[in-house]
Amino acid sequence: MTAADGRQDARVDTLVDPSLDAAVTVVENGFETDRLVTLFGRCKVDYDGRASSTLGLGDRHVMCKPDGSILVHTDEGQQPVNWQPPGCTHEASREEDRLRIESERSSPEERLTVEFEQVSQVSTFAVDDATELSLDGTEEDLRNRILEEPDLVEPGFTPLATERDTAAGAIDIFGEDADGRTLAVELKRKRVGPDAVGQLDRYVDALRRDLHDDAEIRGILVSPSVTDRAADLLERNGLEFVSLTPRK
Amino acid sequence: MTAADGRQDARVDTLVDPSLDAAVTVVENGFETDRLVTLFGRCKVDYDGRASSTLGLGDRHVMCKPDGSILVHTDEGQQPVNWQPPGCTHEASREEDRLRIESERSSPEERLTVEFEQVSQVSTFAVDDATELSLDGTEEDLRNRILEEPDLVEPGFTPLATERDTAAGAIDIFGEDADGRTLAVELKRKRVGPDAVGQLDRYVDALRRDLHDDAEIRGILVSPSVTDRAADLLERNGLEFVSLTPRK
DNA sequence: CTATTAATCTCGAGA
DNA sequence: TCTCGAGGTTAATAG
Repeated sequence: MTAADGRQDARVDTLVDPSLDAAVTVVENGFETDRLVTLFGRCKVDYDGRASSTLGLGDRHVMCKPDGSILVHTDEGQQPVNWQPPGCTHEASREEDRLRIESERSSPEERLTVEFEQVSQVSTFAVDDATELSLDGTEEDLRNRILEEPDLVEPGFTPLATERDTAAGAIDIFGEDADGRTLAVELKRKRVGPDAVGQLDRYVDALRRDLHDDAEIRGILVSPSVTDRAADLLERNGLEFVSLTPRK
Repeated sequence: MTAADGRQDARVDTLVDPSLDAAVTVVENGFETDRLVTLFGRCKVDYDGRASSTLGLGDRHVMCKPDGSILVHTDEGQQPVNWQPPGCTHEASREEDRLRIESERSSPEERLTVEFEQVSQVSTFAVDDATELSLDGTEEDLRNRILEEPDLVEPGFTPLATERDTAAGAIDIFGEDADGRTLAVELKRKRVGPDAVGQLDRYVDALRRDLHDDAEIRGILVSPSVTDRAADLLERNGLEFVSLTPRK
């Protein structure tokens, strides 16, 4: 039931409690044929790159993807305990009585090494997935909601541009109020802290310098709500807030 | 080789191309005995909660952890295409000719549903892992490096407190320079953008108001480097920068 | 629970 | 490549 048996075209190729040589063969074949490869067993993990870490012996689940990413999972946590991003090159090798998986990339230089003392299962999967995720409730939904009904920000608001560039970055919605004053609108899909206020403040500042006219420029933060500190900071910087969610 | 065969104590329990009933049995038994459960096959995924999403038919790898988290992976990307955080309750059921995995939690109300049209493999694993990850190269390492050798910030720098509270949040290192002036140091383990400068600026502002004396207060950002926009913002706000990494 | 910040954040867009 | 900002960010920590 391994690649050596000529079944490399099967959607699934699995060995339970394999010999080391058989495991290496299946993993290498999986890498070569762009399959999703998983291993489970007792292993140590070392990482060195942007930071460095060590993880002693324990049972973990390792997933190597054909795009070059690798994920090491324990039995808890949503996040992998160790990982490597897409674009790495994987290698499997037998080192005496251990199976070693190495994943490497450059810029930045990063290396992950998993050394299995015992392999309980090896699998490779042929993945056929053309479908893309469709997500809503995003910041884009909030923007569309406002562009369809600008009065939600305030009566008389007229959007003139989205992603308008300034020296400090792009303003989500740029426009005019009912009195013709310039309006910079910063959108956040959920409750925000002081960071978002700082962002809006930098945009309004940049606008004032870019336009170097003395016309009043208003900055409005649109989000479901703000924290107390964010409210303070809005107040102190003469910025405004409108409560709005991305949906309905 | 399933739980029904009395092998539920084996470290690995795997079925390839199982019948739906057998798959449901293995998965349910895995949930009940706190094992790590994985499935691979053709499925649809729906999520509704903080946002909502749909994912059409395709091959995916699903991992259910005994802590209540669930991860749905495609063949690309380091991140799962769908997931649920720890603390959810999982259920497996047969719905006509499909296998359904449901994961739910409250506060916030969130639900993930995976519906398998075809199951190519089911596995459950007994995970024994007492080891914890040891990581370095973090912001804490940078702080320790400076506390051991304050002159790295500048000759004569004297740290007086860490995490000193202000109205705007905690200052990483609070101290005095050689001339007795108050110094607020903000630490970042890697290259930073304008957000970190905004943070430091808020702290220095808050300090000036908290101490309401006219003594000069200096703000110093310590990180490996800064972006151009961050450098501009430092300059405009009268803040300083010292280049330092967490390591060596 | 809320609030705040770090992260080997990841990811995608844009220059 | 770097930079910048979004994210169902997640995770840890404090209150």
